[in-house]
Amino acid sequence: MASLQSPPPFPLVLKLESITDLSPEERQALLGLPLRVQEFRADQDVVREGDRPIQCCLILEGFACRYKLTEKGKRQIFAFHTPGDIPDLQSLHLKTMDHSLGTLTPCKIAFIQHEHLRELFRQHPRLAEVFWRDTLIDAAIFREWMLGIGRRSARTRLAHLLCELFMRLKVIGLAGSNSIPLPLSQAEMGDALGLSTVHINRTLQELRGEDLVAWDGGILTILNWEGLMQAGEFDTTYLHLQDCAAA
Amino acid sequence: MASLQSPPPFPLVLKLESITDLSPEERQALLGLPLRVQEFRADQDVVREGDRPIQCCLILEGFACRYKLTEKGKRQIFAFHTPGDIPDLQSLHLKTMDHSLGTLTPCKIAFIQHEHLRELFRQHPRLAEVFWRDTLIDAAIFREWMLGIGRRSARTRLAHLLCELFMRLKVIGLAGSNSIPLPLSQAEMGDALGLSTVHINRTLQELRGEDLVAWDGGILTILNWEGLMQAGEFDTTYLHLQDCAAA
DNA sequence: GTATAACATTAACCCATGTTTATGCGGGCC
DNA sequence: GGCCCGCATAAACATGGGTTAATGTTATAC
Repeated sequence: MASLQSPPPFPLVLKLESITDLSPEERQALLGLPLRVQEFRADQDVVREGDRPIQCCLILEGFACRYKLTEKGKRQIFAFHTPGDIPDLQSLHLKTMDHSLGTLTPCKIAFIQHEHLRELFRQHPRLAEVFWRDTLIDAAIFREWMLGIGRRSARTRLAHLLCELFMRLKVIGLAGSNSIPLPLSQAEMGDALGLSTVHINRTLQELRGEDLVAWDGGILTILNWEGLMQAGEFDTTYLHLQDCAAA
Repeated sequence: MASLQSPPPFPLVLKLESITDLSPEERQALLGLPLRVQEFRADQDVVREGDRPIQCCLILEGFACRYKLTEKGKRQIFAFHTPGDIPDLQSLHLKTMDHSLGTLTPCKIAFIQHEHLRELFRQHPRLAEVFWRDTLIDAAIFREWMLGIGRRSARTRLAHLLCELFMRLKVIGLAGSNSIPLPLSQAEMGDALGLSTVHINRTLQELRGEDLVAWDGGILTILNWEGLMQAGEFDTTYLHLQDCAAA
């Protein structure tokens, strides 16, 4: 059944191996998880604030985001998610969703019953730690975004976001040597960075004007990685790539 | 030994019971954790960005915060922590600290070796879930702050913070019926909300002028809870009090 | 080949919040 | 009792980024 496993390098395994090592048995157990796959169009909610899910979402293809709306209808995006991510893993331990998960592009999403994950963790306690670790890295990314939104200029924030997306996509094999797919509108980048669409436009032009990046047809090309990192005050520590605490 | 356990209601137990139920055995196991207690003055770093801790910090008394500095020296506070919190629990699974933990007031802090926590989790796997859950609630609070900093006005943000602190302190027994200790300077509130000291002052006066709160001698008094919640667009869902997912 | 929709781009104007600098005020300390 | 020191308060001024609204651009649809 094609739907039980997407293209050969199963994205979940790829993703987890970017933050830890997996034993062959653990890898097998992950590949054996029962999945129900579903396709979504762009801009659809997959899980909504207030829901009480009994399953988690694994992204197989496409870009998604977690977000929440203000009473006045303003949106803040908390995180971008890519293949291999389980954006609502927290629903395993927090009954009620306090935010929503929506697609940004068309997506292929696999649903995994909570009970199957619980069983997986009983069989492989170390995998529970790996997933815990993954949610902790999520939180580290939230903090870094908070620092940006609260204390950095629009220019620095945007450069930082582009650096982060490049690193994260590279690690899961979705980046070229110096380019990545960036299928986001300027409005969506604004909602992630706490800026208006117009100001994203101004700022993006600034970065392009300095030949740090090019952006065309949904492809972002890094023209000057050193310069971009500097503009974004970017330091990868917070992504905790392979930086496991010894058990 | 007085240092093995602080005033009768051990704050860690109190805190965990605010977000889940504990069995008598679990409670016993927590009380039996070997602690090394240390006193800190105000404004001291307890753990610093870049450290690779082999122990976690449990706050017994006082207020602390997690924060990080910009290259330009601006500070963003990510979270306030109170007795019963283990602010750097993540160090159990993330080797390198990506931010710092510092005291805001004089604090009594207990250190717990990572290995003791790992042993505790082996004996009581459900406690591992409870602590995981706690770090997930932390992340939920980060998201709510992000929404505020990115998309809400200064007035709404400040009101929201005061609501949050009231709820959190109430739940661990540190609140009066309508007042809490608020031993923070306006500069510290600004660093938490992404605002300048001066603007915190203006905004706080606004809230006081509307008779929503009073603030004197480090004590915050809520004069109009309904009004304050409304001003802060405050909804407790994100604190996930006792909102466990069934196992 | 024209209509439509979704975005990107521009420009003009405005305001919430930042910055700077002084002043006030209460508490600890010699 | 006088001197700091750390904070709160205040006023004047500066600005980054928001808002609004018009105009381009591109792609798909009929």
